Amino acid sequence: MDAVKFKLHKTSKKGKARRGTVTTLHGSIETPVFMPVGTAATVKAMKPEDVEALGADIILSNTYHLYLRPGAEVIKAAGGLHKFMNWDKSILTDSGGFQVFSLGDIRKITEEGVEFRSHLDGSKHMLSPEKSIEVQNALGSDIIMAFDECAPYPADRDYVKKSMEMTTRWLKRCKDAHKNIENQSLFGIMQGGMYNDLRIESAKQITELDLPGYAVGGLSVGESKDIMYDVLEASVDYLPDDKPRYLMGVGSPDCLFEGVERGIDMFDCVLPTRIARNGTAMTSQGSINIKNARFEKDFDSLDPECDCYTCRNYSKAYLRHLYKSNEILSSMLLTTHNIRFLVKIMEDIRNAIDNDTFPELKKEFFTKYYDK
RNA sequence: GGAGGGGUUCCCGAGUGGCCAAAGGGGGCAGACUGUAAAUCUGUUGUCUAAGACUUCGAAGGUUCAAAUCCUUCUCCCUCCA
Repeated sequence: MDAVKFKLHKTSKKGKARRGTVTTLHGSIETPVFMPVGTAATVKAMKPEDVEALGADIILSNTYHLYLRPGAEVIKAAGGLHKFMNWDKSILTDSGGFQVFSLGDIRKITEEGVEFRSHLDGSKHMLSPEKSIEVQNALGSDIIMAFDECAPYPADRDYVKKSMEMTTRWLKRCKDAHKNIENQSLFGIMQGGMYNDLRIESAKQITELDLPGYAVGGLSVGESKDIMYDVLEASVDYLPDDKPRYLMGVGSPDCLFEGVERGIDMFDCVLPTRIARNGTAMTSQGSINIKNARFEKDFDSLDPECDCYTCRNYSKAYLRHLYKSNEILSSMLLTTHNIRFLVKIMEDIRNAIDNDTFPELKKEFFTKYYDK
């Protein structure tokens, strides 16, 4: 019996937008959902209770980072990741697969796995499907991700095909290595770069393993949005209806709408938290850079439509001051806003799907939203 | 009163004859960021009719083909001695 269950409530009459519920041992998650990222067992600049108050039911954490520091044995000794970081709701851990991509020059890929040089001290480490699952089992996250290779973009077809096939072989090893199925569920990851036929092939291969959920990986790695949408359009249908579909690493507001429209249920992204720390706020009109001189005496809130703590209490002029003064509160308030902004978008999207008004909501959103 | 050191572009500060509109910081302005090597990174920062030209290194003179750099005077600041 899988620890993580998915119930599909409805699919839009027009388009493929879906409403569902993912259930883990730490609660239920209404989908489509956006999952804030807390790589190092913390959503940067936020207290867990604040993240929860924003309406987040699940967050992401990272195997590679926690394996290096503090180490899986520390977290296991602490009683698991939930307890360690004081987050009682659901957690999804990425496998370290993305670091295969992002740590490009300090890692080596072989069939066995990936040899990393620690970004912390340069020491050598081997992450394999078995090792990644072993660490994730020790962490005790609700959803654990397969160890995959996230191929770079652009990459030639031959490379992507071999990489995708290896990811499938790795997935089988992950499944075999996964020892805690009664508490944690393993999601497989589709690869295949920007080649639609390879995507479809990948989807067919991974779904044969009958896993409790599937992700679309290897997107948003530098390709244009149009290409990403096209790949989703072509491949998502090959993932089973009755399992959650998770688009990894995507989280700009416009992409959330486009992803939902193409049948995606789950998203995660560092974007809202990272750009918050770098002085950018997401708003219904598009993102704004709080550093800009034009906000010096702008005493309005970031977004008049936002209900978050930051927007209820602080002006753009004050937030600009905090950022320019290098104050910690700047990161806290902007992160609060950006997470709430995305969580709220997903709430609106869910309501719209329930009411069969998703196309209208999307249209309304894009009449206001300005994407650079 | 005597001896010495110094005033550089918004700020600090390098530069001691041409390669100097002038290093490097800071600050300012702008941009990037999508399964977090990120509270990070990048660009830009004298003026203009922007190719090029013009003005600028405390002030004024001078030497030189050429001066932020050398000389003279003035001025302001700092340190030490009395």
